[in-house]
Amino acid sequence: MSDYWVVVVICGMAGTNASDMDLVAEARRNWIAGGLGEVDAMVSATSLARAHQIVLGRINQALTEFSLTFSRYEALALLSFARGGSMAMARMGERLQVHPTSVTSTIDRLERDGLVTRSPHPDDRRATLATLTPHGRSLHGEATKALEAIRWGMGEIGNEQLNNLNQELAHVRASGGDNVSGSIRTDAKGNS
Amino acid sequence: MSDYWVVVVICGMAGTNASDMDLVAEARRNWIAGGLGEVDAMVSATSLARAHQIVLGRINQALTEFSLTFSRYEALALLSFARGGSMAMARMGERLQVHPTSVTSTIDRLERDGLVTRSPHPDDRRATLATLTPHGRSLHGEATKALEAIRWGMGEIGNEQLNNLNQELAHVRASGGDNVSGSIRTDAKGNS
DNA sequence: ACCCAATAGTCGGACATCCTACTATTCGGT
DNA sequence: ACCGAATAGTAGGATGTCCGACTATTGGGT
Repeated sequence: MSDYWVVVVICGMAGTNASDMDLVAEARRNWIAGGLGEVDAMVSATSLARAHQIVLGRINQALTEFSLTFSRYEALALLSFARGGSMAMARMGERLQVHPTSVTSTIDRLERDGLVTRSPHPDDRRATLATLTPHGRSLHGEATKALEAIRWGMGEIGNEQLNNLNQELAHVRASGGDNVSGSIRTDAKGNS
Repeated sequence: MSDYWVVVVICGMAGTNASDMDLVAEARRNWIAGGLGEVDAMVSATSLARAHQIVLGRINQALTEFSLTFSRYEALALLSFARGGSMAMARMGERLQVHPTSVTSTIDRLERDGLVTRSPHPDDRRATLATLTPHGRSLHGEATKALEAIRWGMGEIGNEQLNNLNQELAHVRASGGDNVSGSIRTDAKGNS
């Protein structure tokens, strides 16, 4: 496994601009040079963070046109799939996997922009229902088209390869306790 | 459109707690039901965000013991590999791929905690050098051990599988303009 | 030599996220 | 029927990230 990387070391980084080098491979190099362990895991975490940064950056870029962020878009999307376009805030937090205070903050901004309204829950006076406004629903539709147009920030990666990526990420999610029963490929070919 | 929901309910989501279902697969289901496109890309972006959240969450958890965050840890690691343990802030921003103001913010906190010191650059009076203190260097060493102990948040995933993941993530990074020449496997077996 | 563009760092503002603490409400067990 | 535990939402505070604007310095072209 490890000899795949030797070539790069020989190539030398001296005088190379940061924007011109493989920063993740550079991290791997430094790690090995420092005699540190768990290099593959370190590279995975680094790569994951960088890939996330790239994809989220492109998504948020595409959403600025609608004065939205990915967080707020996700909330709109969730509501758009809910019956009546409304859902209790606590349930939104569960689905979006964020802290209750993050839901408060997100709904605050969506409400400020007229995309969502708060109303008391009819059956539980502790709870608050967030409901999509007509404007919120139409904006979600337009934003969705924009995200499809940029393929959700996944660049020119083909669907076949995206499925491979999803499989690998499902293992990570599974290791974190997520239920991935609906995401793991069960055919014999499973590439990992 | 709306009658598609009947199917979903029948599929067995009714009464199911959010923490018990595959949220990414659920998103895929909703997307297909809504007749939307680029489903694979959407699932990839969603999975990537979730995996990132899980891994970063574990990493930051392991670092709380040292009063560090992953951002600050990354800055310490970068400095620990630099000659003399010091580097101009602008170069740190390039390597860490963050905005210059984020470097200012990170160094502010590291300096406040006595892990780093600021000093004027000897050759360029515009620039500021961030230099690791002895305490900063030793704390970085301890934090690194802690991160290795939790395998950088990658759970029990084997190295073979981590390499597969890295390959897939390298494609994403490449699509974002990153140089991944040091990360792409060049042997015939290339799994994607 | 001088002026203007590029570069380095910081400040203020906007967001997203988490945590702790607090109030209001609901629900289960005695 | 009542009391304590659990739940829903919010307020305040810390951190990280970005952007635009601003100051200081450097460097290239005329």
